[in-house]
Amino acid sequence: MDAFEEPETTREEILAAAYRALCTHGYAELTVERIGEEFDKSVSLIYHHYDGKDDLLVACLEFMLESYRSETEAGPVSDPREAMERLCDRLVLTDAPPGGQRFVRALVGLRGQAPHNGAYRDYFTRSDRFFGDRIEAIIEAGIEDGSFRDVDPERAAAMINTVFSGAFVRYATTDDERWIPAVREELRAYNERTLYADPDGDGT
Amino acid sequence: MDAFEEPETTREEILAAAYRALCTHGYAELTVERIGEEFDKSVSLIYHHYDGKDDLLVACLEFMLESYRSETEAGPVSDPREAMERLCDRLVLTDAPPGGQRFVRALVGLRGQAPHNGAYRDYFTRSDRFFGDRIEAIIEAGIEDGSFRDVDPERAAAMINTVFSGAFVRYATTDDERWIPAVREELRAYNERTLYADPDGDGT
DNA sequence: CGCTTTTGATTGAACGTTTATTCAAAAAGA
DNA sequence: TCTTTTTGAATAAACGTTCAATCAAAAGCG
Repeated sequence: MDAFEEPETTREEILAAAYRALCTHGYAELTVERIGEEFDKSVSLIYHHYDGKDDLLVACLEFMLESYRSETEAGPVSDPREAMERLCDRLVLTDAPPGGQRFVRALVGLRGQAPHNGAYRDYFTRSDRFFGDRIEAIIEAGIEDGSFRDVDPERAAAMINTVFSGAFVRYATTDDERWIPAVREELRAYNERTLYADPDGDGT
Repeated sequence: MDAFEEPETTREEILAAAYRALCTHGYAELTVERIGEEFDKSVSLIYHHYDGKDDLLVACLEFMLESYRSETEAGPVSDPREAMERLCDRLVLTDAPPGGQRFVRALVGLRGQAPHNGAYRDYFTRSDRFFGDRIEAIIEAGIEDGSFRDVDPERAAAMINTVFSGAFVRYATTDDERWIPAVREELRAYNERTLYADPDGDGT
């Protein structure tokens, strides 16, 4: 995550340290001390800046989401079809970035806290909604400019978003990988068959 | 889970206690002591029967999967279309059983351990494969008897299985529920459009 | 059948480690 | 000097696990 490259305040240094420790150890083996190891200054300083471990980690998630948002926000979608394809490629792991596995694993570990922790659940509710809205916006733009069929954007977006979540979880919690190309191809086919307008057709 | 209703050995009593404690407290707040509270006999007896907490919980998962397997195995699929619909209804939470939310939350909490724990990862690899195979078998049966189109069973099964995983995770880690009917409808539409054969058609 | 030995189930108490968090005080900066 | 930042040590609780001891039943044996 390049958002952590040049921390400008101590608070940001701590976020970056938390991110690094998270990727190195995964959530379950993440201790405040290990975060401290990735951090120049002392462990107890963390408590001066954040209320505690969970508070810090939620802040870290939030920071990442915010970075992604500002990295990728480009106002109106100019080429919906390409936007959809890029998003699918990015989120169904066609081109896993280096160290991506570690990150996805950590993320899923964090998500595993959400069932019994309201703060995490709030975050993932928001982040799910964020990605859902992104997908929906692409579909709406596609319908508008005629490159997509006249589907229900909310419905299709919900489906695609669910596929994303599922792919992440399976990727992080499974030693199997045979399903990955299958899902990728099938999702592509789904887009072709139900989202993209027939080039020669009437949209039915 | 009715499989735990009549435990016949001490080992099974312990599994049942673990299941109850899991549903009551969720994974993250699950301690061996709390399992003991759901169990007639003493805490340390657990260690006589299982190697430790994780060993017990994996055994518990395995027991549940095995129960599901024997509950539902019905040899060859007689009505593929109905089988697919029942599976989707069951796994995309149309009819959430009472207490189902608690159980799904616990399950997702456990799944969150898999990224950094080989035993859990092994289990979820196997269980994913189990459900994948089930779905694939239904599709194959449908193609065979002409009620489904001639799709690639592995590809379609991978997609549907990923939707299931995603739905579980979103259900357990989110306070939003608007997406649920949307996914349900869209999955149904996916089945209609790409799996089921045209009643009047030639399968293209 | 009686007697002894062995085995497995069961218990309660205790141990030792890990971990998040706090706090008083030093250092730095304005 | 007053405020903010930073530190190292201390705290206190939680938790998984171990262990020595008890007990009942089964097995072996004469």
